[in-house]
Amino acid sequence: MVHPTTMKEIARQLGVTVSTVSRALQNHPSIGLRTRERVHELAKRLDYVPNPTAINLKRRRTHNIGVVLPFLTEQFFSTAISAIEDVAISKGYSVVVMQSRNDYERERLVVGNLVKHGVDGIIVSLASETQNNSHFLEVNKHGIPIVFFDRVARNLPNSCVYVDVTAGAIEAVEYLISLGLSRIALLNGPGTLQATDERLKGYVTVMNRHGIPINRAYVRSVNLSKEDTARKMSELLDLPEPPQAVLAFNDYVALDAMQVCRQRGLAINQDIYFGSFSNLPFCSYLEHPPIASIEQFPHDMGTKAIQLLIAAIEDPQHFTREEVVIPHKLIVRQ
Amino acid sequence: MVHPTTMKEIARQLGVTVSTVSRALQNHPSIGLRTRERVHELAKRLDYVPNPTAINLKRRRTHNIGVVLPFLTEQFFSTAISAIEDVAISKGYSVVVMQSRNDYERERLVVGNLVKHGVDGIIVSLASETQNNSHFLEVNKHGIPIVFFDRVARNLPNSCVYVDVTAGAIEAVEYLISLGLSRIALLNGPGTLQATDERLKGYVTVMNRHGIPINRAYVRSVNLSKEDTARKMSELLDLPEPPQAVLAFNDYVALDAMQVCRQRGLAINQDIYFGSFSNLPFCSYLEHPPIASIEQFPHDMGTKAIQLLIAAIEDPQHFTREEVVIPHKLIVRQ
DNA sequence: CTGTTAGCGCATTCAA
DNA sequence: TTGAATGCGCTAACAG
Repeated sequence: MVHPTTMKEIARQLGVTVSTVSRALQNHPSIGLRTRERVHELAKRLDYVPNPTAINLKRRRTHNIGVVLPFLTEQFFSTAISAIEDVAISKGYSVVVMQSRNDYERERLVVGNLVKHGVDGIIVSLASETQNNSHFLEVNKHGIPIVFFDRVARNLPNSCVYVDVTAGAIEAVEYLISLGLSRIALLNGPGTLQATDERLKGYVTVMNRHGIPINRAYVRSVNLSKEDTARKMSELLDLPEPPQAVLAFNDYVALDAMQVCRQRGLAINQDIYFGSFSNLPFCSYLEHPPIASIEQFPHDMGTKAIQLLIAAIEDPQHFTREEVVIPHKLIVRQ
Repeated sequence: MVHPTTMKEIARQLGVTVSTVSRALQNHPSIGLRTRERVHELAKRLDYVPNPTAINLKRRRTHNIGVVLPFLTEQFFSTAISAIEDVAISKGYSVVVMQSRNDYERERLVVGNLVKHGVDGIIVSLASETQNNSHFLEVNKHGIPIVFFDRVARNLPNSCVYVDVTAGAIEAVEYLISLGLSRIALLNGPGTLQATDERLKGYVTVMNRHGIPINRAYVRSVNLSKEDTARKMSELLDLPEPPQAVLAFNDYVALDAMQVCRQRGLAINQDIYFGSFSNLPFCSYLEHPPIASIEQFPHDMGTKAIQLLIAAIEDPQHFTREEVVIPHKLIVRQ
């Protein structure tokens, strides 16, 4: 089928106008029953499918929404997208995904692609290397709504959805301390992420609260790669007084760090304890998982993000910026 | 910006025609240097972005490709999508994702959405419950190319990309036997999937080859849910002569089954061994992973699938059906 | 109840 | 070198 059936073709074969066909197809009340039936019948026989592009052109809407996030392969993000896709479908939208790979330049590129591509709105979880928001300002200038989730840019005039990471960090560290541990390290994320600051803040809060002096050698940043995590964890273990526990930026960092510990003969949840963020499902398959993890409910975050976005798309006049804080939860294992 | 800048607006402000603007923007040689510069300058000043919908309407192409697969949250699939997205971007396409959740009706629905939405082509990994291909025939009728990957429908006239699962099963079972194990069970997938038959065929081949009689109680199907897997694994363990090893449909099935074993006090890779398919990255974090897993290279499958699809989109005349078999690899752990 | 007309934003053929 | 005219496929206001 080189040329798909169009309304014009149906109109020709039926000897009526295109507008008649158009109205018949939409079951417009002003069309004669007889005509309507003939049109529908022929349309079915010719496998007529309305050309979405033409409709979009008229409606000035594509019903496409773009999602930009670091990695599709991280279950945290794929869970969020899964939720987003679910809501999107139920509301008649499609989801276009693009990964930034935590690379600032690539994030710029794909965000640009999305506007060139004509999405009605964009959901973003920032690349860890992004330190400049000009590409989002650009999108705003075009009147395309954005909603940030998890890795948000709170200084932009767009809505965002996130969890209170500081509170989460506080709970996690409190829990580690309640186990009688005091030499607690922080394997934090890159300084470009707000979430990194927030974890640090929670960590410091609890340490101060308990009068535990902060050992600066215990606080390290990783770029979220396996290699960097392994290096930083090794450095921690090489300290004259290695930590008894580590609060990791997320489960991936925790897992990579735990692997280093095991290679050095340390028993997890015995010689050394881990706290982390995300509570990824596959941790439930581990015999020695991080003992505490902050569940961040990516499914809820994704759901809320797309609800906000669709609201912004469908009623741009009345929509105002929102900051939604999704409740987190400390999960204790074993 | 309620009304984005259009060529018409630029033309008006410059006192030229839309056609001039159009040509100037494309750097058409027949446009005076002076005019071209003025157009470009004003376009930039007004933040002109060409309306992709209008261009699509003219070009009769959307540069959107749809991907339908069971679950975005399974790393096997997210890895494939990740590869697909990568190639897509580099070729100027965008990826629209939809998950079938292994549900036949939902698969029908989203495939229909994709054609209504106007994608140029579709990549599919079948839902496990799909037993009828009429929705794909429908797509074919509209001249939209499809490429299947991993969970393929080889009886359809579309290209497909997969690994030789039978060969993989043969290698895995051979390996288990080489460990001195002979009571080997098969925790297979749903009967609707070709991949299920293929695993069975490999299993039977090796058992016959070694003269090991096939215990029909050892061969079970699961619907890929955690609960069903747990139930079937329990049944295996309840047999008067429980298996010494299990070949699982994939790593998820293996993990769920292994959990049941552990709960019963069995030591993995000691009291009972597991072979599986996928070799998911997070298995490397397990202290007792499946001892053998068939790596299926989802990244390669995705890459090949989209290459075939783009070829079919861009040269529909010369394109012919292809079946691509991606090499697999037996990964032995520990 | 149906046809006519116009237009969405852009590319392109044909004139000038 | 530029403009005028046409059409991609569809919707909708207006007219009859």
